Amino acid sequence: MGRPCCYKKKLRKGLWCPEEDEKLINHVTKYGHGCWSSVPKLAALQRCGKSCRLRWINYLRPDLKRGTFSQQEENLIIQLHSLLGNKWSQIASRLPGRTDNEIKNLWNSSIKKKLRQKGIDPNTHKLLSVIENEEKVSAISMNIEKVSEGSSELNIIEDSNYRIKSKSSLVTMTMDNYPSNTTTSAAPLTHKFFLERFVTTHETSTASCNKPLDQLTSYLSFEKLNYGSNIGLSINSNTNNLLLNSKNSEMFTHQVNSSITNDNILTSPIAAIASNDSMRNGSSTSIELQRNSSFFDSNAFSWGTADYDKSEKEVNIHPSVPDPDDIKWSEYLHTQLLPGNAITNDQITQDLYSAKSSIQFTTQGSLLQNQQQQPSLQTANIYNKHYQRISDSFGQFS
DNA sequence: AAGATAGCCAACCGCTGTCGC
DNA sequence: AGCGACAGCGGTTGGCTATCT
Repeated sequence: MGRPCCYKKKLRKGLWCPEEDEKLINHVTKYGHGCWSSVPKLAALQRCGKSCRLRWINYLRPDLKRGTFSQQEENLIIQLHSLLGNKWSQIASRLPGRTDNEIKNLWNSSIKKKLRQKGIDPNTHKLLSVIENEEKVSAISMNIEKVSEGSSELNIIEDSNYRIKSKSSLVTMTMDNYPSNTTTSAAPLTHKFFLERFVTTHETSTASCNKPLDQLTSYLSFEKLNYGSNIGLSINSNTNNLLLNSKNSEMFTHQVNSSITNDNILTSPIAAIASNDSMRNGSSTSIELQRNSSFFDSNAFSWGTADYDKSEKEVNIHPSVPDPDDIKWSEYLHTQLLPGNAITNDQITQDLYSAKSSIQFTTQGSLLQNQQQQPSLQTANIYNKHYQRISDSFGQFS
């Protein structure tokens, strides 16, 4: 570890005085900084090179934009943080004239607080209520697992083709495409297991899924966050069934046939949600996934891994959204998010986190808006949401 | 008016990655 | 391959200021 460099030569620490600033500015503007470790000597400063570098980058650089952050900048920071996490330097690189330190300070001192006030967890960008739901679902899933372990109805047989069946035929899971590196010997017929299968199927990325349950809950919170709908997970305490709820009186409401029976194969809850765009009528949706339904028999469930094919893309919940694999993330950011490019800061002001938005989404991913909207903005908004969903699901982009 | 508290922000610290020798 | 120097990054700290009691 060693002592900090400033101790080596009785170097100054703390705030910079104007004379020091002037020396540093004069030196760097004349000669450039070159090797920072040599700057203090050349500029006659009693500071370490690291300190000089920091002072220059964060305060003295001529291209810095001083002053308070605009609302547009704050919104952009929130968007970028939801995609990149605490990658302050990467966020700063997309806000010309702003430093990572400045953005970090703003985030910790102001934005975090604002998000919490709006009921949004600043770390995950999920609604706090959704997080509570997740915890409930997780707790109940664990209980169900315990129950399942002791149930004769759910006596599991596993064959060499990863085909798992229950002896009672009440639950049948076809797992032919189950990833070979996935442990199946203890695959529980639980809600969690269902969620894993469900989410893996509906991710269009071929990336491996380490936290499928998180992905579903992330997706749901994403839906809730971005579309303003109240999609959430809950548990029917009478039946121990998992409920996917979508309830929104304002703009994004789905109604599906919720009468799931043993004879009624539901291909996918979200596909079902997405398939019915004619029902934006303010009613609520509740999809109940019954443990004894033949839900898992559907061919719509195949694993979104290496054998992922085009047919699965067709059940993409955002059919009109380009496949993220077709778009480079960095290109997207630069063409759509950078100020002065296709999407201006003003456009970005469409505040994801505001209580109301003028944009309405149909369940097929197209936009309905009260006012006319330019195609580029429509596309960008869809992209934003799509990428945010992916980012939420996979943690970060590589 | 004075002390306590909270918020903000510049700067520091420690770690990691890269590069050259 | 190993080492040291350096740059860069993110987390944390400390001091200043504003507000509250």
